[in-house]
Amino acid sequence: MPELPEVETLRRGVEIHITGRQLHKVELRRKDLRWPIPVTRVRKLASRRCRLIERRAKYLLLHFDGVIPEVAMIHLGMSGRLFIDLTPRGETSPDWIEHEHWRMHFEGRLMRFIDARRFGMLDVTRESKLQVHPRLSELGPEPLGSDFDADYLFRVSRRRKISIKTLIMNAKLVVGVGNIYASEACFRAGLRPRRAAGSMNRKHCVALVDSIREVLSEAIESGGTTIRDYHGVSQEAGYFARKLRVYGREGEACGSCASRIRRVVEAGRSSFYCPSCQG
DNA sequence: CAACCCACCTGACTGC
DNA sequence: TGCAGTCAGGTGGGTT
Repeated sequence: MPELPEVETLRRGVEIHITGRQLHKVELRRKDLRWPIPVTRVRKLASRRCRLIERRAKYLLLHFDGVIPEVAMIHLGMSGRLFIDLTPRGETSPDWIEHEHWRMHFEGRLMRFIDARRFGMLDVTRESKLQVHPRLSELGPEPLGSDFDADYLFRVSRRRKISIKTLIMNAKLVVGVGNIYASEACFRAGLRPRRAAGSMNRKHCVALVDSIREVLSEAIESGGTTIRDYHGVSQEAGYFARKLRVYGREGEACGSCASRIRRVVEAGRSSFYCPSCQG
């Protein structure tokens, strides 16, 4: 599923199509994904106008106008997709496809959510209570924001025995870094993914923060990474996959030194690294 | 508190 | 061809 660059790419696509448009109708085919969907609250968004689309971590936040403004929170889990169709006047809606769970009909646009594994989420909350929503309130800083810097990473990694990769994938410490970009950031920083987080010095933290910011920014520029499920709102693929240096490249030659890239499994997730570039 | 494991769910792919 | 096993971009909850 999408990590931060994929969700940010989606946000930009959704923003172009949906901002300023009125929501006419919501259709729900089931009342739960990972969590229950607040069916009544979602339906009551109808007739409101979408004013703003934000991203926080891997959540898309659609802000709706009203006397009491509300926010639709969307998470794609591992396999979620969000598509937007143009719906010219008089044209009928397309048939529902397999695993399509809900639709939002905006003026001239149809937003469709498809998620085979159903690890995704759809919730609605008052805008004034967004900050205290249980899924958002515990999240760490945005990796591309100014709160995330080497001093911060150094501080939160002290005396931590978990691996560097596990540390940077912990959303309480920093959000948006998933399994692909965690390996890529470790490679760029020259750090082995399984090295103990607490063993990093300040210089390592500078390198790692820079690497995380760099790889996420470059991936956003490329429209994200398409390996299997991920596509943009117009179903276009992201093309960062070809720029991955280690992820999914077990046995291939490292682009920097030609050593064979290795894969290790930690907590059921694969990590990839170059044994000679990453000390 | 930190670290670790597992579950949630379906589909794609591999090897026998 | 069939079937079992493995893996997949997330993340919350339970246990040690």
